[in-house]
Amino acid sequence: MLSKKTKYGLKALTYIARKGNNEPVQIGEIAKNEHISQKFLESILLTLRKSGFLGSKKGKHGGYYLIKKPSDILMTDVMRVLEGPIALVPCVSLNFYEKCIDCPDEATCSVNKLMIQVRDSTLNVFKNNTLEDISK
Amino acid sequence: MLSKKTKYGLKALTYIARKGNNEPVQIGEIAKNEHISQKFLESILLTLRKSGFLGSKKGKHGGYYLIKKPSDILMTDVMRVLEGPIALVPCVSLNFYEKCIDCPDEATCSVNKLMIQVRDSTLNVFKNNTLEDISK
DNA sequence: TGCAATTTCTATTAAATCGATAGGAATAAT
DNA sequence: ATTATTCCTATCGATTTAATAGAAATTGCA
Repeated sequence: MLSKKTKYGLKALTYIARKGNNEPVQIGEIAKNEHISQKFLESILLTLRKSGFLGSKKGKHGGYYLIKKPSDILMTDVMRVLEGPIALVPCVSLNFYEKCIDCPDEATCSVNKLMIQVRDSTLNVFKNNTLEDISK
Repeated sequence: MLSKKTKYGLKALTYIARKGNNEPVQIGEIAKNEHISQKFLESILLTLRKSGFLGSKKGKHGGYYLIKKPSDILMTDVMRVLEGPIALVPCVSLNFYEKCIDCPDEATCSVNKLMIQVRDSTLNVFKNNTLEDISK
């Protein structure tokens, strides 16, 4: 299941992208329009800023704005920051690989075999979608 | 992330399928060979029995056996029983659909748009894999 | 200069879920 | 009977998730 963090993060990015201009958008406005707890959204936007998707301006008339064009923001990158590894098991993760403790041999592991396919197909979707695509 | 329940369940099914014959396989044997907590595995096999994948024989020389041929056991069905909905959000689930509380319009929701694609690609993988395929 | 609006940061908490454990009842083979 | 196994219910500890609280820092503006 997708975490609310990811869901809200995607919605917030979409909201900002749809505004079109580069004016800072305030947390409160996004929270209200997307029905998200403002405090929770705060921490999510902070994460997105620290990972290079958003810029921020403090103080009055402050807020968040996109640093890159929506068409340059890949879902692979957004998902990895918000949700973590795309793979469902560490032993098939490209960016966060870890050997399973309980599994002596990946070559004969049926879970490994299935999850590699799931990873690749999911990755394919995320690679082929930018923020622009999902904001249309 | 895949739950251990699903991981262990798949490993157990694979273990039984690889034995080839229809002799009951004991929980203890599977747990030992696949490095799974026996008590936890008990509850998983019970679930798989109740949902029609396994049969069981009680008492001495008892155990679990496959009810259908491995080539007739689809991953879509196994995954739904062990892991639950395949969709990452309820609003794109085919079998467990629920409207999102916070989302007034699915047609304009970017999360919905992205997650439909993920669902379809994942579903495609599970549809094209039987227990026989992953046990090879 | 001071006030108001906003992001930033740290800490805490409530609830849910997950993985594992415990113990005994029922059943079957010998 | 005895032994080995599945079956069932209940519980627990740890972790994670989602949300909350409150105050510091920054900025715009009168």
